Amino acid sequence: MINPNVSVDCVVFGFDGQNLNVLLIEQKDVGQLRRFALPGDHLSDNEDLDQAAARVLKELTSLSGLYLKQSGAFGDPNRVKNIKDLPWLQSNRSNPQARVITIAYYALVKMEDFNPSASSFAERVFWHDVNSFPELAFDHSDIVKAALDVLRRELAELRVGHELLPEKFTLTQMQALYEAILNSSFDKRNFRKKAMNDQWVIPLEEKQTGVLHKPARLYTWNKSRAGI
Amino acid sequence: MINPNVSVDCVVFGFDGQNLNVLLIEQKDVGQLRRFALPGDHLSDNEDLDQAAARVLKELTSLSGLYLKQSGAFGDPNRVKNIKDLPWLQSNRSNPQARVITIAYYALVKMEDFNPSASSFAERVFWHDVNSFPELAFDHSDIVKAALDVLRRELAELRVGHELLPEKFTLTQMQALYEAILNSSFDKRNFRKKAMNDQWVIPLEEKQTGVLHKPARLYTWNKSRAGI
DNA sequence: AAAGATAGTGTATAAATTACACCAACTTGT
DNA sequence: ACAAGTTGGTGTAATTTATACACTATCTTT
Repeated sequence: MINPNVSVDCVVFGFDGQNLNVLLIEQKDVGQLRRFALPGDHLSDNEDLDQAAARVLKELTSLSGLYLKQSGAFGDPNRVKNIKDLPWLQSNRSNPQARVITIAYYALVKMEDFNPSASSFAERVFWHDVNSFPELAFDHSDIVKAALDVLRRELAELRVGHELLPEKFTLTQMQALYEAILNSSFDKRNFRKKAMNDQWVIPLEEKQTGVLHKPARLYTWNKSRAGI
Repeated sequence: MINPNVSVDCVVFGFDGQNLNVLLIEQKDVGQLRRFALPGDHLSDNEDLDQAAARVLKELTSLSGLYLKQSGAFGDPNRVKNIKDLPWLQSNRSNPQARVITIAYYALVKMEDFNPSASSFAERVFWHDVNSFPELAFDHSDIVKAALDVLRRELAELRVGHELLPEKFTLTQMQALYEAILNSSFDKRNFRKKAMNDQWVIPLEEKQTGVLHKPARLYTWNKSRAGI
């Protein structure tokens, strides 16, 4: 069963080495209006908020395996009352008048690693530069701006990113991840020194296979460290 | 009308110049069980989340005029299913089985400026040391811990705390504030060195008056620092 | 003028961060 | 088997930042 009052929306940030983008959907045509929006939908019973965010994102964009983090709750009584959103609500909601409180989630990914494809009520899924995104349905523009704020603050504290690597990874992969997220570059020796010194990771007795060069040692996150 | 699925809960931190406390209510007796809880209640229609938090806090504790900030949403499907909370739910909710997603808020106040008094379903309101609070109803202990985390992170970035000191203050007062919130203690010389080096504060050509000892120099927050 | 109370200051040591360049180990192609 | 290509992996010196620690100064009250 679907909860009529609570939804989740996902702000997926993608970094392509140059610009920060946000993943948007174009809603399926209802009448003349096609609106852009964040991937989001109502909460189901017996489903945690985090689970709902992951499910909804997958249903609409086929993306999965992202590290989704809560970035805020939005509950303006009029947030789904814009006349421009009415046709879509009428076609897609059993009670188009229902008040909806949404819990926003965000994630950060390397764009090259993910290949979104539209389904459900999404006609199309696309990346758009986060500094100039178009008018969005509901209050989704506010949600993106708020998520961007949160993201920037969390990045400065290195609190995100762990879920973007496989269970076993090389320090080069890890460094690439940190460089992509923080949009800067680090000295290889110093980065490794710090990762080991601060015990962010645990070295394994295992090496990469199937690469065309010297195989790197594999590491795993040290789960006993705070924030992981 | 009351929304059966969404509530707000308020974590009010109080500073008395010495210790950090959290404001709790004791629920009105229903059968044998009296539980402690955060002030919180369901959202009403036509009411924003922020408004709801302010209203609910006022209804239960009579406090108003606080700066309440969102600290997270909690939506575990079983968060109101603890058997210990059933009697209270049965007496106070039209549908005690309903799933409830709660939006948590927190605020920081000077205890001397506010005088809570219980009403509605709160039997009693009281401050409790935040480092040793008792078992709370629902998942309220988690909510307090999460709010404390947020608070501490915000303090480290100088985004909160200014409201707890007068316009002009001594470095000793400032240090007491940091020690209370972070639950630790700092070396006086090192603390001052850092506050000045990092330009958190600006020294004034003014001194304390009316103290029984050497008057301290007064300082003020450096408003040009981020977050202030 | 003495006692009581808090303000205010400096220095030495340890820890963390930064800058920087070369050899090692694997694969593939000849 | 060996050369070429590719990424992995390592140490040290200089600088900056954090920590530990104890005494004198200035005010009030009696």
